[in-house]
Amino acid sequence: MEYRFNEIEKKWQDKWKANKAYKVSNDSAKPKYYVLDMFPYPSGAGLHVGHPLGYIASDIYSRYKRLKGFNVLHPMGFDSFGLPAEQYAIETGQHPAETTKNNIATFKAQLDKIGFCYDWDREVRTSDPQYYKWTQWIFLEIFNSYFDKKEKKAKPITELVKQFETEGNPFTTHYSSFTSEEWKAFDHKKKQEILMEYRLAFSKYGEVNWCEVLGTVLANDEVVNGVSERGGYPVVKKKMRQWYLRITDYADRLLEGLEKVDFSDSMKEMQRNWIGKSQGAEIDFAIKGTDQSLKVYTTRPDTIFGVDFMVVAPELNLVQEIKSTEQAAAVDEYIAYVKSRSDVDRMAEKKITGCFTGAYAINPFSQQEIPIYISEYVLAGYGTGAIMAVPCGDDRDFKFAHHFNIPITNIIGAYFNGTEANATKEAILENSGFLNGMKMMDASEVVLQKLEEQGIGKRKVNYRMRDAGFSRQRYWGEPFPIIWTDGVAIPLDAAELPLELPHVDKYGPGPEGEGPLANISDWVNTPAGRRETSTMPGYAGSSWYFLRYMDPQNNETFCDRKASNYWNQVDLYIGGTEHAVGHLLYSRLWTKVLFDLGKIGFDEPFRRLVNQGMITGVSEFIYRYADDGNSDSKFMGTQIPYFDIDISDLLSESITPAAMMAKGEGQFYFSYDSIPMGEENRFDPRRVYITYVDANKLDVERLVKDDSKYFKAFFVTKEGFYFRGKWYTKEKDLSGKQIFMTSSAGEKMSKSKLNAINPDDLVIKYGADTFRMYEMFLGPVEASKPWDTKGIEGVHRFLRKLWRLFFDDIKGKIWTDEKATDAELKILHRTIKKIEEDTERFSFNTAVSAFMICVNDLFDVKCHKKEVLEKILILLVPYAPHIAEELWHQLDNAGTILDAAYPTFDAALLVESSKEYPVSINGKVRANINLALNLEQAEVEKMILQNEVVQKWLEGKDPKKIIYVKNKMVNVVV
RNA sequence: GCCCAUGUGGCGGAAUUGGUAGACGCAGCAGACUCAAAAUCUGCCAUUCGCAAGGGUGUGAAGGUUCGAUUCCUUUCGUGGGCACCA
Repeated sequence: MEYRFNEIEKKWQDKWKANKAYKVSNDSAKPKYYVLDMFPYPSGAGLHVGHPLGYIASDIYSRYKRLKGFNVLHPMGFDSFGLPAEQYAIETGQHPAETTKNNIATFKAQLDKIGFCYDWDREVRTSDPQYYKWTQWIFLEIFNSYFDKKEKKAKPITELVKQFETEGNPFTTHYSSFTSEEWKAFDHKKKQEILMEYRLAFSKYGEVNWCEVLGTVLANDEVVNGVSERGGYPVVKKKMRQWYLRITDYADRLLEGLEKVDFSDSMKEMQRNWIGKSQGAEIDFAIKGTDQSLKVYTTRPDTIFGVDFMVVAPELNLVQEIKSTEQAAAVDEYIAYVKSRSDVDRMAEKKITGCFTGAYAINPFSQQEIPIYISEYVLAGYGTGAIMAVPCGDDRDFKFAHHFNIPITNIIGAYFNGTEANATKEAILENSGFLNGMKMMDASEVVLQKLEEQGIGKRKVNYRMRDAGFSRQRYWGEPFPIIWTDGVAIPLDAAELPLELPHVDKYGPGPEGEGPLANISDWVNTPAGRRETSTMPGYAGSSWYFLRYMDPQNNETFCDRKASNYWNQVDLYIGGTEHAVGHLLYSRLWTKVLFDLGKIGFDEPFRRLVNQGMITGVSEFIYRYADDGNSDSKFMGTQIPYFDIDISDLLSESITPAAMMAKGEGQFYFSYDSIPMGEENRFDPRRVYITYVDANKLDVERLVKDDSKYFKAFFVTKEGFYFRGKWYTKEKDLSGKQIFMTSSAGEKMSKSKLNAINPDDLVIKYGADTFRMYEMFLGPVEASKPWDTKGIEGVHRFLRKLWRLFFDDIKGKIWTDEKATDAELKILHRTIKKIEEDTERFSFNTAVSAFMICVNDLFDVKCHKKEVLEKILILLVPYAPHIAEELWHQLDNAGTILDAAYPTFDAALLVESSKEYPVSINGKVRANINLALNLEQAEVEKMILQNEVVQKWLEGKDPKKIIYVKNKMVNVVV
């Protein structure tokens, strides 16, 4: 009986589906365990082998936990709102709802073939109105909340209104203070304007990242190096009314929360960097000749005597007030220059620019006059938008001082060499008035106290993180449940949700940068006012999806409190690092808000996060001869470029290279090994679909047959060339077939790079079980590694070998009911121990290897006993569920193996009485000696010294010392 | 520039707490079975000296701690990722 994996896998997948084997109940006596994958965006490209890596890991762990007696929630869904579907709609006219539906169907079919244990009844799709109803609902909850700075938590905005009515404004942080009487006297619009300053989801005019090509604004983390993350289009700053989430209020809680979760250090570090907390001081410098002052932010108050100039962001209004008449023209000119520069320009060339304002600040301690400059290197949006420049300690300040010939005060003595700034905190201060002789680290505190005493400065914590932009001028996203009336945002009533996306025929932008929804006038204009035409960004739906899985069909609430109390936090979350500062931060924020408002009982969504590494692909390149056809035309005759063949008598005149190139038709592709040295830059590397390449050998015939764009191409090898179905050699022989070489390079796997490997093909060829195990066998889940399809044979051989423990091709059934020997039990229990340990610590690659060792060992002892084999099968369920279930039934077992009792490891079976000790002389292993494990030092020494090899190395001398580590080794020091 | 990872055979990787470096697999080589192929099985497989026995070297590099270092420390180089005029 053969291992017919295709039949077996189909059979069990159907049975499991029919029996609802993966149905998960919210009501169970078992302990719960929640395993979550980052749900995919269903792109049109389908899955490649890189995607399922994390899904397989989580599936293994889920199935393992289930065997161990847990009620395991392991759901899957789709993050189905987003830009690509809309871009595709613009290009093809297909409605995003349609393409999304089709793409999801493809994804589900691909996933199901790999045999995941998802409860599809819990599937969520963020673009489903029954889902985004609750996204909108949560948005309204956030909109109707404010952050109480004293209690550091979100509260309903109604409580703030109550406070305003009774006490007036208790804070001055967001808005100027007022009394309760004043509040009551404000009209509705004024009140709403004030409340908008406090809402956790709020709207304001702000500078946003505007991407003209995409026709939308982008969040900070969606902009990379001044261009859009998706598509790489230029991004400029633009003032627009936008929605934001007040994530900055949660900066501290988001930082503190990191202490409570099990994320990798690098992941935590990325989030900390993004939040960018810094401790420092705000200091007021009087401005000479005015009653104004200049407020700067610094993290180094200890350097205050080293301040040689001030720099203010050009955008600040203060600049206009303080500029001197002589400098006014220069200042305005500079500001105009700064405005003309985009972010991309700024990043591309970081040159030192700036302009003196003509104004001076006064150092409060030394009374020295300090010139005030403006420069684009100071950002308006961070701190106070102004800095005190200390050129001896800050690199940028030093370069600026150097460029403008500003004299530098050295306060750090020998630490400053005059040619480079030194940001040390160790130096003993000089030229620093009352700080002289003090260590910099200690001086900060002294300065801070003095500043506070004199009322000219205070301690201040700053964050690099900005409030998160929450609106997009797009169609394919959640509509905001907001109607604008007389400039006031009126939320829809919860009963009116979901506010469904209206159908549109065109996806072009609306007037004045608005989204496509602005074009549908009968949707936009309602009796109550004008609807908000932006939609929510991609991260809205994904910020809370893990809650919906707990209670996916509930029409009464986003997630029943009983369900969220039962399932609680996600115990294990698996996904890529690319969401470090986007999705993960936003879902942590939403969870905290929902917790503060009492909607759920925990304030961190993910207890443990594992980042799967990226599987890189291997791209194959062929080289196109890139002649511009102009001056250097020595190759334009009847010869192939760089090649000594006159082909005029091989091919007819009408298809000579010259004729073809003149018509812009013929292309020359060169085999990698035939590219002339030193001429590489005349060749244009082109990716070629990897299925045409085997070990750098290109199957030219198939490529040309399949892809018409190569039909008129010449493929030049060292010996000759291929053209229109025939090989030609230098000797004008038409028979010889030649080798066309590609070159290869590893890079990210993707369909567009033509290096994607489709899991479907592998599942058909080797089966899902082989595929799952091989993905794990590649290496540690968290490491990035290259894909190499060849290795899959090894894993497949292992499964076939396992099968042959049960069945022989000729004899058929060979498993028996005989009692297992001690040696066999030893193999079994060693494996139980190893698999359990490895699975627990996510070391799936070594677990696969342990299975191989086990099967090899069982083969060596010819063990075909059910007693041993059925236990192995249970261990194998998480990794290769189909073959495990099939063989389980072949062993005449009843019921499904998915819920079998996990074997327990019996340590007694592995106890040894003696061990082969490696004996080393001076740390180098020279011999192996079998010793009883219960020996003491003295006995061991005696036995070691009798050993021939040891005696030889001792050369008659006495050993200095003998180190004996029980159960490890013996080391003789000579 | 700053921060975080990481570096082991031809390749993917193993060595969990400082204790026999290279498990397991791929590729390769030699052989068995076969008319042949596939499948399967056996052996070899870091490097170097040696017929062999046996020895030298070896975990990016250089030092250090230790009886003993892939593992800990210092310096340095390479690769990958994150942040980046954030004062």
